[in-house]
This record gives sequence, C-alpha cells and structure tokens, in this order.
Amino acid sequence: MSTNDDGARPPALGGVAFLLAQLGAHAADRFARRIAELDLTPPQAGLLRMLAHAPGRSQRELAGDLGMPPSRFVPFADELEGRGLIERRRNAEDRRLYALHLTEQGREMLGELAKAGMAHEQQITESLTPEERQHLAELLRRIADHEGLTPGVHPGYRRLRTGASGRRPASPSRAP
Amino acid sequence: MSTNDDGARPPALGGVAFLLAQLGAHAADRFARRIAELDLTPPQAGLLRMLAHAPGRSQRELAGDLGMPPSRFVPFADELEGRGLIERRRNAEDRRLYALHLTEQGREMLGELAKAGMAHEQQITESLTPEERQHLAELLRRIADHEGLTPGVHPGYRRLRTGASGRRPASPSRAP
DNA sequence: GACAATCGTTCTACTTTGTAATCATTATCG
DNA sequence: CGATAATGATTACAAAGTAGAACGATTGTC
Repeated sequence: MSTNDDGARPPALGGVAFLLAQLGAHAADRFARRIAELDLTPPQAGLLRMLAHAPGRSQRELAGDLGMPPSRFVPFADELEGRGLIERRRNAEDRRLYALHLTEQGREMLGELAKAGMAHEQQITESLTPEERQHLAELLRRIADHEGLTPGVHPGYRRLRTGASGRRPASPSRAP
Repeated sequence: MSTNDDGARPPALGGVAFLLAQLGAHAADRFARRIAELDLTPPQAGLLRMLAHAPGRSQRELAGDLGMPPSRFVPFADELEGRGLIERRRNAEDRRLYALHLTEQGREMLGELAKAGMAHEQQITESLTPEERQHLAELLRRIADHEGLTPGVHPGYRRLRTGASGRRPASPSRAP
C-alpha cells in the first residue's frame, strides 16, 4: 500500500555502502553473541588479542588503542585480572607503568576465541564458494586500503548487551 | 623481538567477517559525519526516509521499527517537529494515534539526504570499477539474504559523536 | 454505561561515560 | 643534589543516555 511516490528513491538503500553498514553491524552482533558464551565482550576479546600480539604494554597505551579513556580501562582490566585471564606486572624500568600480560588461562581463552572466530567466519561466508570468499575479501581489502584503515585494528566495537541468553527486541514487523 | 609467537594467529583478522565489521563501522561513521553537516543523526535520517516511504503511521509503530522505546521516541520526534521537518497530525479514525508526516521542509531535507547518500556511496566505492561494485553488491546481498536481513531496515545505527556541529540545546517545545 | 486496552507522555531509577582531582614515580633543570 | 614539572594509574563525581513503570486521554467491548 505505498501511498507516496518512490520515484525519487535514493539508490543508497540498495547500494554497497548501505549493505556494508548493515552487514557489518550484523556480523559484529553475531560475533558478540558468540563470544558471550565465553563471557567475553568484543573489547575484552580485543584486549586479549592485543596482549597476545604485543605483551607488556602499559594501560594507557592499550586504552588508547581500544579507544577508551584510561579511567574506564581500570575496571575493565580489573575484571579480566580477577578472572585470571591477564596479569599486571610492574615495568622494572619505569615503576609507574604496568606491564600487562596474558596468563596461561588467558592463552587458553585466546584459543577458544580463535575457534569462535573461525566458526563465525564460516557462518558468515556459508553462502559463498571459496573463490567468491577470496574475491570478496579482496574487494573489501581494497576499500579498506583506500579508506586508510589499519588491518589489525578493530572498529568502534561498541559495547553490547551481553545477556548470554540474549533478548533481541529487533522485530521489524512489516504488516501491510 | 618483543612480539610473541603468532603461529596460531587466528585467520579471523584477515577474514571476510572481520573486514565486514570493520568496514561497516567505518562506512556508518563516514555517513554519520556526512549528514552531521545537515544537523541530522542516522536515526533521524532513518525516520525521514520511513516517513517518505510510508507516511501517516503512529509513533509506536515507528518507534518499534527504529528499535527504540516509545518513551525515547517522544523527544526524538519533538526535535524534528521543532525544526519543522515533520508534522504531527491526528488520526481521524482513532484520535489516540498521531499520524506523522513529512513537511515540505522535510521533503527538501530528504533531497539533501539523498544527495549525501549518493556522494557517500561514490566515496566508499571509489576504488572499484563499476563491474566490481555490482559484483560486490551481489555478494553482499547474498550474505544478507542468507542471514535473513530485511533490505530496507537499517542496522543498529547507534548514536555517534560527531563534534562537527555540537548541537545539544534540544529545546523541546511542549505541543499539547 | 462501566471496564479493559491502547497511545502518547511524563517520571524516575539505573547504567554508562567522560572529565577533573589525587597519589606515586620519574624526568628535568638550576 | 634538590625542587619542580610531567606522566601513569586510580578514584571521585557529574553529566548524559536508557529503559521501564505510572498517568491521563481515547477507544473498543460487553
């Protein structure tokens, strides 16, 4: 029952940019739900990965890379430390700084995280052939390069309701 | 060698799913900044588009499709009404309901929005040939279909700090 | 003609977030 | 060498966003 003229409908809704935004949000949401079973949020997973790749950095540095103010990083690291996933050591050269490291438990969790990531990738690309996946990855990487995005840095990855049982109110009911 | 063994590096970082999340957030961010010059946020733009496509709906319906509680929709609509972009008419058949419509100014704004959307699309796909754009759109649409996403419904589109035009006064005019 | 249900609105408690103040340690410079 | 500025981690606090319940107005039902 469209009552208005949609002759001037902007092509944005079917365009690449809109699809990217929609799918990106969906993929991030799916991933968040998946790792919620490990009691991890996306930024927490991000920190674990960062510590695996470059251990011993200070809280301020890590907070900066995660895009959060240092004051917020403190309770953020507190929780992971309390769960035994990360460890606060003192930097011998500058005792003001902490040197954050993964614990053995943290490394195990990282393994679970890798498994979740692979399953996630598998699920998202399920409807594509291997050749299409590769082609898609190449096109996306081209855009990412063109837009000046650094490969390893995850996006905004904003917080998300982590209710493991997850309630999802998003019910777009189109009732004509 | 301050880095650790990355022998077990999860392929997720270079995979399609991660690129999608990263690029999607980036594209949404770019779009938000662009329409910030029109003093519009993504959900505001979404409402204008919804009203253009299906005018006369009630606030509760619109709030539901936008994924926000009705209580939050009230000041949200207040601002757009105060700026003369939308109009609250009464539904003659059921005077409890409002019937929201675009004003003439709102339609003009929608035109600006369409221009911004096309420029946005152009910018994002600048590094691709027309054939590649079409192919990319097809692959993305395939994934979207497979994931059960509805075409016209925008994603989470969470609020964003723009800083471009820090409009915050938001003087809601009580309209009895 | 009373009673339940629905819509828009207001109210309020709760969570999240960022900035400023505080303490310890280090660098700088006279 | 000693005082002062600067930096990292932490705490305190205020500002803003959010969701849910409560309220008046209107409609449908029996």
